[in-house]
Amino acid sequence: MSDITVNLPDGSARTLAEGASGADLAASIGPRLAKDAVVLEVDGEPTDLSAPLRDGSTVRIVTQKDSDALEHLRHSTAHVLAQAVLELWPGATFAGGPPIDDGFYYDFELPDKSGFTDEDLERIDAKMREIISEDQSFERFELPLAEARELMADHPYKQAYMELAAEGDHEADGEVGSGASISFYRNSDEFVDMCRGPHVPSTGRLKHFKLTRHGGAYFRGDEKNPMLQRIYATAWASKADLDDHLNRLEEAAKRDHRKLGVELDLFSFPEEIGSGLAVFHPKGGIIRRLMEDYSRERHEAAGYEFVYSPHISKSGLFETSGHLEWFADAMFPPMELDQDGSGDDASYYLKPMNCPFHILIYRSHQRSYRELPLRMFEFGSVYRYEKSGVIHGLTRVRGMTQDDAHIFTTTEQMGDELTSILSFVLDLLRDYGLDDFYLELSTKPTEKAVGSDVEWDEATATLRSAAEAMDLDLVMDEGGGAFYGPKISVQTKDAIGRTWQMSTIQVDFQLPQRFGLEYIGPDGNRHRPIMIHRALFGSVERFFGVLVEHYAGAFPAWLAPVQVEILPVAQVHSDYAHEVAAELRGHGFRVDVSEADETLGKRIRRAKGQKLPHVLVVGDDDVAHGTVGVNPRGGEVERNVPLSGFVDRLSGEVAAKRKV
RNA sequence: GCCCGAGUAGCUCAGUCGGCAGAGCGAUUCACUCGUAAUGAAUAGGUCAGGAGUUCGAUUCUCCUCUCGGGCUCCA
Repeated sequence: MSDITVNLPDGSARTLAEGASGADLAASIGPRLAKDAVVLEVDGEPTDLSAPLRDGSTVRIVTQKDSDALEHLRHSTAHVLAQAVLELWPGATFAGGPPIDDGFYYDFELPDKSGFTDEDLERIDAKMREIISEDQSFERFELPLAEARELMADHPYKQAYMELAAEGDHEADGEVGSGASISFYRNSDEFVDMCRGPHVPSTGRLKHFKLTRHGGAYFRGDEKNPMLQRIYATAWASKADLDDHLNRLEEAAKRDHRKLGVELDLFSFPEEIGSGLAVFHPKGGIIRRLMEDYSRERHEAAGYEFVYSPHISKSGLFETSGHLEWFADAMFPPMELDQDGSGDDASYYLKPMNCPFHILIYRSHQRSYRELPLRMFEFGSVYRYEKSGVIHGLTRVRGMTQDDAHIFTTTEQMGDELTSILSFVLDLLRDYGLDDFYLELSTKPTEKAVGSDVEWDEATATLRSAAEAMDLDLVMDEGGGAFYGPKISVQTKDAIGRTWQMSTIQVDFQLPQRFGLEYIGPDGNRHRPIMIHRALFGSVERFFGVLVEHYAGAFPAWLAPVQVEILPVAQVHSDYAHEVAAELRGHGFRVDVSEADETLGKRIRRAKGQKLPHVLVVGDDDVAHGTVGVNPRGGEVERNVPLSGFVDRLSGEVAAKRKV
């Protein structure tokens, strides 16, 4: 028997007997490696450990420590999930089950088209652990299409994937493998799944998983397709990693702005008003006003002019803008005022966007190139009839206020203007405490779009070069643009690494055409301006919600609704407490006094629960010396601090706000 | 909009296999006057989300509506 030689990533080579597998290779290097090996990468292709090695190939052994091992662990655990469900529900069928960030899912259709319950997840979990304890091996085999169809005769969704693959649709690659034959993995007499692979050698490798959620999901994500039942799960290489992940989820749940909104008395969604319509309570109102005030200040400094527009408009405006043609699904139905037929056009709509109004301001008189770029800013409240199932706290509502601006420029100015807008946006977001960004470029939608490809290409190219100048990661979102133009969105990561879509910047050639906008150029001729739409917060509501979660409710001093709470030790110290309060208010601070009719410990506990920046305790010593006891959020208690010293400290914190 | 699940006091939740509605926290009042994360007592607080049906009787069973939660789709 002849030998084969394979190359290893460190440049060395290793000689093995012909027919040796990756597992043999790992074993020849060391027992520890053999134990930790998950899959192989042969000439860059993920491959099963059990596959025979080719002479001359370059082989990397992927172990549990490698980041790319996780997707294989998860994908393999998904198979075990499918096996468990098909065993527990005879007659059930299954569709796809890919690895995703932090886990995997699998889609099923149960015999009576019913859904899973929480109790079902426990049963499935138990069955999966049974399968894992049996340490079943994943055995790969391949079949020609006809035989593959026969094997999956009872599973129409698997057959659908085969059809897609046969048509050359790469979406199905992960399910069927790519190539002339279809690959399968068998891990018991009862269970075979169609799959590209590779998989871990056996189910015994898959201990650290947890089923997390279940819900409906359309087959291939298309609402025209049947709804399947999806189970989400997470899986990790070690128990410690799994626990870390579960702890992160718990931490995220504690930061949930809907929960904190109630606890900190910031906002609510009264049922009487309607779904997705928020009211801000006084404390939330302070934060919101400060956010808005600072934004106004910065916009004014950046050359924006402030405008105002009404919440409703006659239908003709939205016919001209194209909203009724392209956006009507997301608009509230019209108010019909002309019931007796005596008036003129009397259908009024709540506005879903501010742009048509700003355009009318532009068009109110003839414009000169000397006025451009003309930047109009408004905190404009808009209303969108979002589908009932998508409403979510403050991040997805039906009534919102956009920090909306429309900039009218010449073609020549557009590139510079886009660059300066992006810098402005990122700079301002940093002032609110967010500093981890990437950009997303959304291109022409395949169905709902106005304008020619040439215009779209030009606008997209301009946006792209502005984005590339920012020195941030740029990812593509094909077909994700608005109906009137492409957009850049700024994606922001919060304190615990979650991504939020915030600001959007859109180039628009369409609306200036539709409204016939013009300016007189230096040549004395009429020209068409280009319009840039941009919102920095996205919506004030969403940004508010994101900040609540980013700060976990512990707002920095400049935004905190109450910056200082003063606690007299006993009632005799109450007058002094109020003197201190008056002094601090005189410096512009937001201060409460909590009287001594409850124990000090209880008042401190309550103030801490409200996540205030500072709690001041004042007693005999302080009355005598004009000092305060300072108990800062997240810091050590300090006694006998002169009041003036505390004023300086807090002033510094507030002034430094913007770089918290 | 679609698939599942849930709505009991301001909040967090028990409970009723159909027979006068419960706790803790919070609120109010009283007592206590306290130096850094829960003092004690008393009182108030609910059309058990809303509507219809079944029943001698419905918070409980059935249906519809609304709202919320987890997903899908969509999105600032």
